[in-house]
Amino acid sequence: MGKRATEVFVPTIKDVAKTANVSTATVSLVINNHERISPETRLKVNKAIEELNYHPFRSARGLVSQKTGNIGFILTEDHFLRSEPFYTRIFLGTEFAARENEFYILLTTIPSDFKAGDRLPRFVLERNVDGIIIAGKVPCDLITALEKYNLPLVFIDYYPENNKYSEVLIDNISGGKKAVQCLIKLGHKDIGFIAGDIHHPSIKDRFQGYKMVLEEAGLSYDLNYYVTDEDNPARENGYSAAKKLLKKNEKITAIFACNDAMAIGVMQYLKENKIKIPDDISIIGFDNVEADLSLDPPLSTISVEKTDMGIEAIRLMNEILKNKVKTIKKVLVPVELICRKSTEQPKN
Amino acid sequence: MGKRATEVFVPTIKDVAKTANVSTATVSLVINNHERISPETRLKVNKAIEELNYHPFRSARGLVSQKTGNIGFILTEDHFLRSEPFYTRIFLGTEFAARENEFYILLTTIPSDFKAGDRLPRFVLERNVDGIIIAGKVPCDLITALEKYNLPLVFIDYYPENNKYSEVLIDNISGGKKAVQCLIKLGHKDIGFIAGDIHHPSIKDRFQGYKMVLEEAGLSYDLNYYVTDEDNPARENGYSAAKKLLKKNEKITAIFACNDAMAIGVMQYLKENKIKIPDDISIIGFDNVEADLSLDPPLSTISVEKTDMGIEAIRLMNEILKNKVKTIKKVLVPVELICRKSTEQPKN
DNA sequence: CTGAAAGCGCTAACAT
DNA sequence: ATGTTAGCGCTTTCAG
Repeated sequence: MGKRATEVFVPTIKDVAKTANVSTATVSLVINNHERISPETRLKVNKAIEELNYHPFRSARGLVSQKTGNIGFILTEDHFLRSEPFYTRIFLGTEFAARENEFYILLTTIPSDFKAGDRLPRFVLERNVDGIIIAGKVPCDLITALEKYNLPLVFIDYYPENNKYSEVLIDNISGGKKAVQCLIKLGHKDIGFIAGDIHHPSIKDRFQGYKMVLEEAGLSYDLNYYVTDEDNPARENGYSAAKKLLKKNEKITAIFACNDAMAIGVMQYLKENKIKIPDDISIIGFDNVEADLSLDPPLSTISVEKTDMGIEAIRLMNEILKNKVKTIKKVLVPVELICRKSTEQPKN
Repeated sequence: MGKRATEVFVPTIKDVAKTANVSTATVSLVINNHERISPETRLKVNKAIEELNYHPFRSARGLVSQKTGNIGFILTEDHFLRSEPFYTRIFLGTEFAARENEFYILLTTIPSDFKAGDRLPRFVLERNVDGIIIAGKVPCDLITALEKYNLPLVFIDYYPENNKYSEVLIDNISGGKKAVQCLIKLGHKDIGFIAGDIHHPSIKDRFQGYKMVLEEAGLSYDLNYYVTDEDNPARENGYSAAKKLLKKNEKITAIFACNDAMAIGVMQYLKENKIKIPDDISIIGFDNVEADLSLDPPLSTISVEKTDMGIEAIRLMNEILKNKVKTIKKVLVPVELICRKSTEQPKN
């Protein structure tokens, strides 16, 4: 029977059964929308549920059905602590979509250098999630370790080599192309590219888009046009990459930075060296993170709907969980060119 | 017995008991660190646990102990969607501290205009949390509705009238004082104040700090020195508040905005009207949100450690949950003056 | 179409 | 100090 834990009456399935004059089994069937329940009983039971304001206990359900109603969300510590709200936004997207699908998201971080043998997130050990969403680049040791638990995995903005999982990815190639096309349209002929962590699939693809468009346009993009040896796509790396690039190539009139953080670093370098943006050099980034709005000049960039990525991931996870079919899907989230003030025609 | 759900062997307490040659009760006692267990058995059991890589199922534990190991985190939709990562940061703080305390955070939003009778977050209905953290201003109907479930509540950056709950608050009065003291020290005598939502306790306190310092310094702060009738502490309101303030008072050489968002709005207004910052008018904000770094000039402000607030909230919640003592505590998180380029001596 | 009953994995009296 | 046992609230065969 429901109990008066302290003050509040919390009805259980038994109370509903009694009120509706049926067995608990019947109530359960109604709750779970089973066929083979007569409309009348269904009505009767639902009325009782309503009346008592009954809601099944998660843990009781979980225990017997081996479904927790939770989805894990894994992020590396690095990404978690990043000041730009990139992954945070994605997380909020999952949160948002999860509510519609009656899930809860359990967020956790792992060490950025997770190694085989390291302790896995508690929610996998305790079997407290039905599936896991992994956002951003993670060590493959993590993935290997997770595989043992055969929980469905969905990746966002990253994917492991093997082609075994559903993924939500930015349309990076298309983004790279749009960025460079925009610069070419403005009349630029010497367009540089700057990247950190060039082995990251997303960055590689942006570079790919860059090369494709230049090739098509018959413009050069040899070694003197790009700097891709920075470790991280962070501001300070953007700064030093800009320095390297401009040291080796004076002709450059526009720079495509692989993300906004690096673009901001580039801007800083240019300002310090009295190079005017966009008069002397145009610059375009990628990601459209919030800070861009307060930059001077406002940064042109390629925009991605971060929350949409999270929503798509939940959608995929939901399909996997509901259909029990492990159909592997890749979702490409579209990108959009945002022209602000950092890109202009070349002045000389 | 543990099962081979699909491939993986998932040990249960029975498996551990068998391996260690004890009863499940004993295993349970060991897990829960009960006294009255001989060192030998403890060792034996722990060895078996290690060996089998056993972890108790959350839901099984939850069902019997009526503890879920989850803490709910409630935010209004408005706050959830705000572009500045203010509440997000607080959330990350709770997330961070929760891990240390073996909790999971379930984040959810409620309509900003939640009314009595509206559907409560699912985690309270399903009894899926042991306590709730509420961040930012929420409708009191929500609080009233939650009270029926008598779950421990902890408030962050807001509190209801009655003095019934533990709270984590910014030291707003001290922040307001520091901001104004800094301006006075620079030589300002005509210092304006701008606020939105002046009935919010935090804003009120910042205003309070402003008045206290001016009073002490023997400077005036009559009606011509402040604008507090804006609804929201947002950029556009900062803009229009600045307009109002400068219309009615031409002497002002410095403005204290109740938060950074409004300060940014003020800056925008000043720029558009060719009023130089800080030469003509100094400006200082409150919050130290990320965007400040890219502002021109960089905004002086009062900084609050957002993550610390989240951490403190979990600490309070943990105390309540572990000690079962409902000792009401208020934690004041300290603030720090950050002088950047938007504050300077008055030039005339 | 509905009910009886077993049991999910764990905890907590109560025995021993 | 440890074991026995009865449930926690729910789902799910299996009978009827």
